[in-house]
Amino acid sequence: MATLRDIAHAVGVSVTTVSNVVNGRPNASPELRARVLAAAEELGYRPNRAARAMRTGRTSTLGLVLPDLTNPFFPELAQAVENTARSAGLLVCLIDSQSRPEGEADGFALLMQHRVDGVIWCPLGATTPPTLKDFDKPIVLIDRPRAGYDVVQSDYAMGGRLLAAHALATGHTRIGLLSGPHGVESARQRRDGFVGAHPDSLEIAWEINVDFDGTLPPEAVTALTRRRSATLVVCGNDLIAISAIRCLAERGLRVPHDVSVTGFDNIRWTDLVTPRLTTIAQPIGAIGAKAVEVMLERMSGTAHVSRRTIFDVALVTRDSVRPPRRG
Amino acid sequence: MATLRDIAHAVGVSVTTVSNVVNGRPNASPELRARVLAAAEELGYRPNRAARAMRTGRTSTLGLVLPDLTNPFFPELAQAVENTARSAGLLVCLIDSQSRPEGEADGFALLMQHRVDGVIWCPLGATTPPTLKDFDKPIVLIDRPRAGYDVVQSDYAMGGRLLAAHALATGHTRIGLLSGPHGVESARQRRDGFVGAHPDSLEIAWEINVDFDGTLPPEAVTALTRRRSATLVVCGNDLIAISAIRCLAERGLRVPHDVSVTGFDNIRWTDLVTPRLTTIAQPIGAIGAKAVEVMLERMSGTAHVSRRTIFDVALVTRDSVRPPRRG
DNA sequence: TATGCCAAGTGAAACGTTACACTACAGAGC
DNA sequence: GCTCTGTAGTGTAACGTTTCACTTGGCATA
Repeated sequence: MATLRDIAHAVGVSVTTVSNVVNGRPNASPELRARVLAAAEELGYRPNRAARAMRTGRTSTLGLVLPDLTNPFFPELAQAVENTARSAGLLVCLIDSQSRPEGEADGFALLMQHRVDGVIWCPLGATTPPTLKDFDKPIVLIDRPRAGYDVVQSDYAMGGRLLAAHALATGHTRIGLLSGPHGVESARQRRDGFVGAHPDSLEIAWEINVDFDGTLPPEAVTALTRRRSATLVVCGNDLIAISAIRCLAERGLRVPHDVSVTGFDNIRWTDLVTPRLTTIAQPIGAIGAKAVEVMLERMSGTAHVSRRTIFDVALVTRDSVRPPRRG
Repeated sequence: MATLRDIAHAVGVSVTTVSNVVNGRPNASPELRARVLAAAEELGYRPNRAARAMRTGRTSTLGLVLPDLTNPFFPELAQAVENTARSAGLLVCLIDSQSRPEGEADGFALLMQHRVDGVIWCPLGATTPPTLKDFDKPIVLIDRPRAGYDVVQSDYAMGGRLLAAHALATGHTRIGLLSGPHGVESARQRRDGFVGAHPDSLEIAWEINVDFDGTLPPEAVTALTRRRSATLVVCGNDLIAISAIRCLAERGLRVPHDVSVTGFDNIRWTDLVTPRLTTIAQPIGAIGAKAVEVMLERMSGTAHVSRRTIFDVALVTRDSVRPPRRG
């Protein structure tokens, strides 16, 4: 693989000058510049980022630490992060902790050894990996705020309120809640946004906490199938909603004919399942892109206080909600 | 950030010795070894991989180049690759080309600059990015074989045969084919496996090539809704199958009552959509892990001829196929 | 006693790049 | 003719690691 020195030798000029030329710095006549670039092209020169990193202390590399790529929120996020980062010349190094704290810790340790310039992190829970203690590069959080960190997330409470308004508008007043897991901030915000919006008009018939991956515990199944207990089931995310719909269908209850259901996230599949799901869309791609932007600002040293970016969400009405039958 | 020299200075010993100790090489008395390790711990030493890379020429880094993370095949693959690589001490650098050849080319260029030790690549199509010309590190292909490369994939032809057998067993003989994209090897293998299995018993009523992301062109919609043209629609993957089911439902045709449908891949959602999809399961996680293993063998220099690893697949029968109605 | 060998450790060079201080020369201004 | 300034370019020292050839002393063997 050709180095600066090879080019310098070929053109008969100093290494410094070649470095200047290939990095677009001044101090070279146009004619010489052309010769150097020609030689670089000829020899197939690719700058060695590792060497550059050692000299400059910056690797042009970003860590992306996620809990679980098989949750469909994250691939879309990862795609946006990777593409935005790449167009800024940064390579994204992926860590998927498989929802295991040790995975998170190992991943951070590896990223630190590689001296990534920053980490975009969707934390697993409230704990901080011990390996992270003396990490002195910027960190941007996704979705889960913490004191002292930049964070980028959606306005989940707003999503809850939009759903509440939609429930009222379509005539539902007895609500079942399949909320996300207890203790997860984003689940809490969704739930509280809904419940707090119209406390006098909406009656919460029952509420059950469910994992975001959509597996329904027996009590959820019982609640779902108790006829008349609720006319609308508001779910913590789309996976839960899809599971609920299937659970209902298996027991002879049709959505939205017998019961209405809403999701949250607007993952791709909401548009492909039957019935198509009414849900809350959050701009996942924009969140990923923004996280990278915030990171770039941090990296460029324009340091402010930690900043919180919150994106609006939107109601997407499809086929899984219709006015309740009289009875 | 502490360096080998800092430790050497603290312990009063040479840099070489510290390097030997932290890398577990011999040539140090147990007692000295202990002192060095204590100092390393004390100072929070993390080896600088960039510096090591420059000296050794190896970065302990792997590229993973994918067409589209929002296709649910890939997150599962990426997760397996990342976890297997990490447990071998390798960091995975992600490129998502968003199905654009330029993205693939840019990604490879970036990976080359970073001198990754190898690339695991699921090629977009038949073309090779120009930037890849003088890449001299090992490449392991996923899913799409090419002459001269290692490849890890499923036995797609076997999947096709299993589907054909299932079609016969459930009494279907007039088949519609929504095959994957033209020119994509894995799509061709699935299709050929099916078509070649029982050429005398199964009649291909129509065949249309469709993108793997499941968007249906108008002619596909026409074919699907032409009543009686086929009793079973065999789709190139699950996304196509799910789209087909919804397309049918929107036009008043119910699956499996009016038409049966099969998918391919057994992505997670096949179990959540209505009806649950009969499909072919491939061991995605095992494929990802194996790809890393093959890569490690290549990297360790035990070079053989290019090798092809093929995993068995299995039929998963669910609700989207039932015997055809008489008529 | 001389010889060789081993364990324990050292010093310096190199990997490819960038940053810094420097030189050489041409032209402008007085 | 002299200094001043700017342009075009050079040489060298790092960055943190590994590798290689080397030293030193002790101990076993002939």
